[in-house]
Amino acid sequence: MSGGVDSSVAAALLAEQGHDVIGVSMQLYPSTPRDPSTPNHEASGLVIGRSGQAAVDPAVQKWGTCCTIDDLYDARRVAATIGIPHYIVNFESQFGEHVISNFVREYVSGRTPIPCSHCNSDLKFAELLDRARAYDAEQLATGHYARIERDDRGRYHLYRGADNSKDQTYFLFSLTQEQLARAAFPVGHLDKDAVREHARRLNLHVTSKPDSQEICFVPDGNYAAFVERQAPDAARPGTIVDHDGRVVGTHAGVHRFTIGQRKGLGLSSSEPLYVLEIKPDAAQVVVGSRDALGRTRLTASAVNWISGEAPSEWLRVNAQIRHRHAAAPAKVRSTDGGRVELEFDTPQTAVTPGQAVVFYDGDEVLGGGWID
RNA sequence: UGGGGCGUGGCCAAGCGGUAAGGCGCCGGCCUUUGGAGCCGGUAUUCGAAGGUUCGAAUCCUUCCGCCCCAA
Repeated sequence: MSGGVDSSVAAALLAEQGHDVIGVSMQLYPSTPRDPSTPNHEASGLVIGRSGQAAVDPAVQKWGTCCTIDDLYDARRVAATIGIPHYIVNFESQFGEHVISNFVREYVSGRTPIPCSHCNSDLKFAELLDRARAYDAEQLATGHYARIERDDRGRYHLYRGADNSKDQTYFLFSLTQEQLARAAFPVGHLDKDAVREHARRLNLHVTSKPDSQEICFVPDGNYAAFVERQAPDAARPGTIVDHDGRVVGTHAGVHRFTIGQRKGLGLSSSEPLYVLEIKPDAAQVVVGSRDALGRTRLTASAVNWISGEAPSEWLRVNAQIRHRHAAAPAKVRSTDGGRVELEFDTPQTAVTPGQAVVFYDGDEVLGGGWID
């Protein structure tokens, strides 16, 4: 239970259906409870880092949009409303170890990470699932907009949420048969309006709580500053060059850029310039016009096939390369070592190393991997 | 003190007689469980300054101011 509407309704619906439900929330950062007497009353967020893993400037007071101490209070209050027990599990060290360290490492190496995916695969459906077992829970339910179905042969299939506009399967591509067998997504067959309607009907006080967004652990959305705090050596200045290698500017570190980025380049030209390529070894950022951003081919690593079996031949799929990207027709085939090569029918804008490529057949998620 | 060029919003910059493009940046908003992108709206009564020509000038003329380049 994150304290948001979706997981709250998920828990409430299961309880209403008569299941024996235990509410569990993950505490991801050391927390500082809201204290009205504190002059800086905005310091109601969580402070990462006092205890080691993620040292963050405590002066930054506005924290993320999920998993803050206030969200934990919301979760607790919802659990009370539903009438279920509620536990908070401390995952600070795991979160720092899996999610934050990966986040920092990726940016420093010129790639663009997806912390949400790692949070799902390395925490929720790993550590939290284990913890659920300790509570004697048969299944782990979350508020994800995704659907799981089991076929005649006992195989699990993952589908986009019924509300395609809220679908979250892009962040769930790494789930395995074992994980799917123990997972449940009670709101996956609902659309957002229906979920809020349930929340209202069930008198959950989070009914009108805004949807979460942006990276939950980065204050102010200033992830570059966050990375620099975590890895001071990352701020290695370099040059910005154009397609022909001419130096057109300088920058304060490759971690500040991602493929397709337009803002923050600090350059002037007659047309918008976009980041085309990042060369971490040379500390170089290549920029150019938008039409140079299209790419047809990509390879990916650490590929997961949800069925458990990688296809042996070229397979037609719709491939999605970022959240909110309209999956585009492509063919994909396995190569060595859990890797894959993929070719789009038409060029896609800003294929970005570190992001995930997820394969779909209609609404079904076939699998996905990390773009090289 | 011979020759040439340039001064347009915070920055880059188009326009070269008909009533201030565009980009960057910035400010709002939309979108969004990653980043980026995208979309909508806002951001110069004014074109180094002062005169003049004209129905009308950033655009033509004059002078001045400030930069830059090439020759000696």
